[in-house]
Amino acid sequence: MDTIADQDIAISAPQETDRHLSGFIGYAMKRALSIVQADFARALSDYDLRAVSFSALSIIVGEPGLTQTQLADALQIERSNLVTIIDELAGRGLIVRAPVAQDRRRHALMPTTAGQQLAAKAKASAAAHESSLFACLTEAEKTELQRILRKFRKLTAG
Amino acid sequence: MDTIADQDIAISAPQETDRHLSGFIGYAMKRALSIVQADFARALSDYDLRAVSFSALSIIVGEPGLTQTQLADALQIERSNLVTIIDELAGRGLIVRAPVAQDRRRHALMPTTAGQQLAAKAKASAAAHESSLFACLTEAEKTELQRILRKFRKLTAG
DNA sequence: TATTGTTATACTCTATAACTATA
DNA sequence: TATAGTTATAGAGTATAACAATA
Repeated sequence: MDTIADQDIAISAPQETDRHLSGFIGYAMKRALSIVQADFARALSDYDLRAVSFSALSIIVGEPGLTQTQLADALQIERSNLVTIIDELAGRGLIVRAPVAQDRRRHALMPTTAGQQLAAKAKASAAAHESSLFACLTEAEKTELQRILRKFRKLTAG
Repeated sequence: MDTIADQDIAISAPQETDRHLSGFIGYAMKRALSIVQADFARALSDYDLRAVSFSALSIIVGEPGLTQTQLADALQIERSNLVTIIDELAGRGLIVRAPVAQDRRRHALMPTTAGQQLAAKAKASAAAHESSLFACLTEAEKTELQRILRKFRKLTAG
């Protein structure tokens, strides 16, 4: 028999059709993260920043003088893929590649005043967006979520 | 002054250089998820399945008769991008595109016996891997993490 | 020899438009 | 006209190898 009978493909409102995957914490994390990422991208679009550019800029502002290799490690991306991100931020005058006296291979990444100001504004905006998005959780839940996620990362990260 | 002095680029062990982003729950989620995804992919590689292929197969097994559009919605991917995934699973004899009598545009996705068996084995393996990966958390923490993530998704998802 | 930044490249993922066959 | 599956394609994102300059 090649065809499917009526009752087999019942119109059954497919709500929660992914419940067969809901046993996996990873799946729950992925679906939740995709909501957060969309909101985050919306918040940063006002400043013409992608999530990764914002992350790079924030770290450079918070820890000036890092080299590109160190920043790539911190962001867990490849050195080679960081180049265009740094190009973009430098091209907008938000950071500079400063030469390092002792080792002319390296670039010390330094924020400009404009970069510091944009980072502060973007960070405030992103934080406000996130706060609003997570308003459906209690303070205790948000704190617990953060704590558990950090604990997990700390105890599993290579 | 163009160069950076010695003390400015102190060799400061860059542990936790991303702490400037740690205020964001989304960042914590992303870093945790990347650990889970790597482990998940390792578990499924024994069965030559990618995460998305496993997810598709699992849903087809759990909810036979879904159409491709319904499955794409459940997985939150584009219909067009589901085609090659279905091609792959069907090519391996794990599922079939069964014709639907009432509407010859649609395909009812049905698992084969081989598909059901592979899905069961892969699911058990993935669950074991995840259980081992999350062993660093208490039962209460795992339960709470799942609960909070689901609550968040339920209350924010469009 | 090894490392830093860079380029080139390839492979995956994702998103969009347009086509066909059906309805 | 609208919908289901499909094709083609373009844009991100990601990973690897190799090169020039420097250590």
